[in-house]
Amino acid sequence: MDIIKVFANNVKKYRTEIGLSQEAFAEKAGLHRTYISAIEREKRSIALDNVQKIADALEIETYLLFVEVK
Amino acid sequence: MDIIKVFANNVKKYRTEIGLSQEAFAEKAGLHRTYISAIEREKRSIALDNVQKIADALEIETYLLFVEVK
DNA sequence: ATGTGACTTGGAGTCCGTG
DNA sequence: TCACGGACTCCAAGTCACA
Repeated sequence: MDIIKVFANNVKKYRTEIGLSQEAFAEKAGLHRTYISAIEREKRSIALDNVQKIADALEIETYLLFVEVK
Repeated sequence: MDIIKVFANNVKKYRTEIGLSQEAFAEKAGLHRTYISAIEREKRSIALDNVQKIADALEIETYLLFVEVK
C-alpha cells in the first residue's frame, strides 16, 4: 500500500471529521490552501516537518496518519 | 516531541536490530550511504516517498517509525 | 564503518488566478 | 468550497571527497 495514498485519505478523513474546510485547515496548519489540496489529491510527496504541522493542526498523534483505514 | 527526532531514533534502532551497517542498509533501501547518515543525525527533513523506502528496507510497518519509544 | 561540508538539481511549497 | 494551472522560490534529494 502506498503511504502517500494512506496519508492523503487520513488527512481528508480527520479534517472533515473536525469540520474544517481545506482553506481553514491550511491556515490552522500554517500551510498554503493549494498545498493541502495537492496533498489530498496525492499530487505531492510531503516532508516530515509538514507532516507534523498537519498532525498538530488535526490534533492527533502523528503516527495515526500512516495507519491504513479500510 | 519532534517527529524528525523520533524518526531518526527509530531508523537507528530498527537498523541495528537487524544488524545492518548504514552502508548495507543504504544499499538495501536504494539510498545513498551518506544520506542515511544525515537522516540518523537529524540533519534532514525527509519526504514521504523515502520514508516508505526506509520502512520497506527495515521490513516494518511504516507507522512504527513515528511511534515514540522512550 | 560513519560524520561532515559543499555542491547541483528536481521537486516541495507559495502565490496568483479560473471554473 | 474545492480542483486545477502557471510561475515562481527554496529546500530536500542525491552524490562527492575527505576526515
